[in-house]
Amino acid sequence: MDKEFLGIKVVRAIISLIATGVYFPGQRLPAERKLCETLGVSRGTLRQGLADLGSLGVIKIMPRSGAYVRKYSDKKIPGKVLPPNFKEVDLADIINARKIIEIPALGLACKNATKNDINLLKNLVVKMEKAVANLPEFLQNDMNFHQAVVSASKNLVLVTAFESISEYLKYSQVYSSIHEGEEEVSLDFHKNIFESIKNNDIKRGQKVLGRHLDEILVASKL
Amino acid sequence: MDKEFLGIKVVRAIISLIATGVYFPGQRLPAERKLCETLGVSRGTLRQGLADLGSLGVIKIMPRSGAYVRKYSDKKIPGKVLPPNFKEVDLADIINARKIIEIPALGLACKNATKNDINLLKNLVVKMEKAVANLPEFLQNDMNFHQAVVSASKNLVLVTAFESISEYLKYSQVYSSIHEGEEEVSLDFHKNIFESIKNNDIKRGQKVLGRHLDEILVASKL
DNA sequence: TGCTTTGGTATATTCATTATACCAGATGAC
DNA sequence: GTCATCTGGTATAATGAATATACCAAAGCA
Repeated sequence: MDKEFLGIKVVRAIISLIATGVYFPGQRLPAERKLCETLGVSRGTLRQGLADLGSLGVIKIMPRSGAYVRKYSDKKIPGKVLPPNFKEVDLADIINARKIIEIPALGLACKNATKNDINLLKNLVVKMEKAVANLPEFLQNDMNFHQAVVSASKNLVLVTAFESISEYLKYSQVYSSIHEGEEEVSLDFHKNIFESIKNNDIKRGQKVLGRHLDEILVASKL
Repeated sequence: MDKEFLGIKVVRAIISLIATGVYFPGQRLPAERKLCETLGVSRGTLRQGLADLGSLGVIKIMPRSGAYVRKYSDKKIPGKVLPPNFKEVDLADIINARKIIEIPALGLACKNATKNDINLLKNLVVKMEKAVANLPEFLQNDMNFHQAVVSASKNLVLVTAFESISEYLKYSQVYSSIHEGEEEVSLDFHKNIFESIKNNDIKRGQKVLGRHLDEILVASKL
């Protein structure tokens, strides 16, 4: 029975925050005393996590100044800091799995989405539109949109499955680089998907979603 | 940041072992000194987990005799002992999600299965055949078979997704009751699915698998 | 009868985590 | 410039989960 240290959870939480664009490369993380309050751990534990992140090359700690998110390091993240059940995978596998899950989920979403779901999706599209010049924010909303589509399917098991693999997206740092400069195109896709759900046009939605995911795969090969 | 006690992990591990049929109702669990060695925790921690299981009504602890698996309790398992991200779901949602994931996975498995995978599947079918009169063992092999099919797809992301939802199966105690007396039929399904993968007959395999999962759903409604 | 195994219990130890406090350098308002 | 305040760096005592160990009493068995 493996006992997990809290420090590792801190490492994961911060990596996740960086990967989703909440904290971006070059930015300074909040002060330790703030961070440990936010994450709900003591300063000692937090500092242990930060030290690990430092030796992983994810952040650079500057004495009496702060911890700064590094521009990409291609150091591999060792297994123990990855979430349990996390393995090394191909981006193609990720996209493929997303297609397998998201396309049927979209079908269910067309049938089961409530007004609330539609509103949420609409808001997310608007947010993406506003954040079109702000990559980290754009990506986060992109992520949230796909999550919201799966949620709208009302199948909680599917939601669980999708959540478990969306971790892969967060951790695969490729993710943020493949969209650089493609925000407008991506925005259009999401608008289309939203309209399909709203108008209950399953076939169109699934077609667009499939193409959207294929685009990501193609873009990653450039 | 929620700190999880080891005791809870013990509770989950044992519930999981019971739900998968390794330990069945009425049976005595191994002696504490054996169990804590098996699970890799100290006896104190194990006893704490066992005490929790006792108050949950899952086992009954008899002084100087042992801990016995209870025949069904319909007490709800409280949220904190369920794995993180676990919610209450319909069996229909579980089956639906399985179809969404397993059927495409079977398609990939037909293409990508190695000789090893085929052998593993064959062995599992043989084991099921031998265990046709032993429900717990039969169910465990059933579970392993489906897991092996998804693994044979060679898409680790899909494997992760499937693992995350197979927890639902273990915990939904319905699972073991719906197969009672249906072992022969179920065995036939699995033989068919195995043959399809072996002969690279995607269409037949997917058809059979779909029907197999539908049967489970129908049976659960009786 | 006597040995072994069982769960029940107590205790000292280890160690992750918390809660404090204080330091020294950097920063910013005045 | 000065001073209050912020920063990360560090030390230390207290807390509590988990371990390791030992012993007890009842049950089972040869």
